[in-house]
Amino acid sequence: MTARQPTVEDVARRAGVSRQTVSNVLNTPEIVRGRTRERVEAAIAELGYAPSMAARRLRTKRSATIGIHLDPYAGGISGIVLDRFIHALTDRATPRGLRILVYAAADAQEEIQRIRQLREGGEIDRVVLTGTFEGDPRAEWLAEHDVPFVAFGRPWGEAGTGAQMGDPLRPWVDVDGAAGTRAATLFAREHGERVVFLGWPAGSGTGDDRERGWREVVGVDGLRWTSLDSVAEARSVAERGLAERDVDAIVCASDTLALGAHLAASHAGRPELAVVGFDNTPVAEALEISSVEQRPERVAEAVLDLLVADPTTDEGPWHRLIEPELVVRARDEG
Amino acid sequence: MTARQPTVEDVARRAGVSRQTVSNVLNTPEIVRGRTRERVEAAIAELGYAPSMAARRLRTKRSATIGIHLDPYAGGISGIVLDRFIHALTDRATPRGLRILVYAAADAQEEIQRIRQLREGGEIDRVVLTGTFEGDPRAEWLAEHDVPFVAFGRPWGEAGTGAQMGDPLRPWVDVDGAAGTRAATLFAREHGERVVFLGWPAGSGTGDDRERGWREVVGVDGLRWTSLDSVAEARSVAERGLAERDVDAIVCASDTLALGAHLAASHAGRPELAVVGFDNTPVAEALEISSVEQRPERVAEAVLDLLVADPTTDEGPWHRLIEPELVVRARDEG
DNA sequence: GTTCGGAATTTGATCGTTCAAACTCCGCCG
DNA sequence: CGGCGGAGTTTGAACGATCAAATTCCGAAC
Repeated sequence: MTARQPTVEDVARRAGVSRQTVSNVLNTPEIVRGRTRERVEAAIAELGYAPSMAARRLRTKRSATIGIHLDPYAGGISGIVLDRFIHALTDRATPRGLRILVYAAADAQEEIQRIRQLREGGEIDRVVLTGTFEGDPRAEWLAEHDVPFVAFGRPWGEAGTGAQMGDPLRPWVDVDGAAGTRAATLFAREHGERVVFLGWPAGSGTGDDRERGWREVVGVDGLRWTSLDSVAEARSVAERGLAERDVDAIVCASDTLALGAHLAASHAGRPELAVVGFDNTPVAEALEISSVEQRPERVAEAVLDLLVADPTTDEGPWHRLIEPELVVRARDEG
Repeated sequence: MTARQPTVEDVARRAGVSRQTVSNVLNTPEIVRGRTRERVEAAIAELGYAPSMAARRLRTKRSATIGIHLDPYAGGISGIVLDRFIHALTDRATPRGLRILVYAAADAQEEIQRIRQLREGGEIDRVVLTGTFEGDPRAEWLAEHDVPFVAFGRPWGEAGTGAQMGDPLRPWVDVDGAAGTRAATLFAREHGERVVFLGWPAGSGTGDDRERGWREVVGVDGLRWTSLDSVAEARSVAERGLAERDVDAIVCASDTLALGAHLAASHAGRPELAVVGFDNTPVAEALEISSVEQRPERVAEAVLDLLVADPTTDEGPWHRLIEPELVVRARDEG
């Protein structure tokens, strides 16, 4: 028969102080006299006391828990960056005393519903949004209901444009895609002038951003190919392109596209053709394709910084652009 | 100025009943008379009432929350299966009214510490273990402290051996690796008799299990190659092997190995050589390599089944082997 | 020696729910 | 007609912490 778990009352009795003093040692140690604090800490250690978060939540109406959505797996490698981000977020949240609760939801409406339940039930008190888009109803709802949140991804137009950039009610963290492709393109130019961009159809903020970085380096007459984010389509697009013109390197909007381009190049008898991907997924790693690394760990760190900041007292900026890093692989070295 | 969130008291007043009746409608609707229940449900809907999980937890000492560990990302594709599992678990847990809390920990000891805190704080009341190994201290600790848990992976010897198989205190769910490689080998034999197994060094339960399925089909004189789980090493092993002997197909213990084998085959001028991987990761998908799919969704479902079962009243079995599924890709068809 | 005031500590109330026991109906049986 | 019993409902207490206000302590100032 196991003994009941010790409470703050038990600790207090043992240390010869009152409940509240124990509570103070836990939450505001600086207001407790040194000798008293030591006695209480000793009692805590002896009893193996751990505070009841349930009781704390009920009283304080705070849970120190972050909610984040997890999609069902859809195949492909695009989800990996998000998973890495979540791993990093979990890793970084723990030392800050924050917990992470993941939830499922089929669409934005359902996600709002779920957030509402979790929030009103006191299970979470902050949210991290992913996969945001312009006019995202989730962000609107969260802002309207005063739920602190940070988005991974720019949901409200491009960097530098629009008044919402500095809006403390719409904080976000994103990776500077243009900087990534700029670095990739500069690197690719070492192999020759004709650096093609293999991107997605225009219209996706992320894709346009990545294209911009390349465009800034190659100028207006740079050659651009377009493909959906599929290996097969990217491959056939690249095969056609390579047959038509001489090309020195290909900078891609994703590793999926890069893989297609790489396969096309190999098939065209040019396995050494420089191809640079984006996201630095295991596919790029395995095939030794250079790729732009998003550094999800830094994103996670920045997200947490913004998430614990208080818009009413703290100063901005309320958005962060993380500088990605080009990872050059053996295939392209020397 | 926003109104205070409604409580069970508010709902009760509105419906003209008592606190407890509202509580009963929520938790044991069958004991409430039909007309009364309807009135209460109407009041709940009108007020938009959502129960406070914090208060419920405090009172019942249950949280309906599952804790699961998330490692930091280590590169490679091996983590993907685990991520898919977690996605599936989240997806399946929600409709069962269970929540999922993820936590970080550097090693087994730290994980035990974290579980203890989360558990005593009432944040989680069940755990899913991953990456278990024989004599895993985490499982020992959990069993000893009466924390319900289920392991993804067999931590206590092989299936069919040992008395612990039916132990309700050590429940697990795993994928039947042998069945997977058996199917893979049978498929590979359509391309010829000489089906090689490319596996990891002996000693890992998972690897040995997967080898067994192949061995059962090819017999004692089947040829086996060994490599650590790295593309580069697998490739060089396969290249050497292919140079030495004629081979009709290669069955691999992982997609990483399969990728290495595939590259070796292509390099040796045999891009059409049948290679079968394991885990059905995006890499296999992208390169159109056939692979054995673990079906993490089924694993998740089984884990949840065991996790909500009560060892003292329910009957076994307390372990489940999930039958994996061979995914044949275009490259190998026809 | 009394008064003042800040620091340290204690006390009573409270958060929102569920448990356990008590109570109210109401029909049925003897 | 009184007592019994079960279904349905209500009431008081408890879960374990923190908040807010009250109290004690103690040295300095007058």
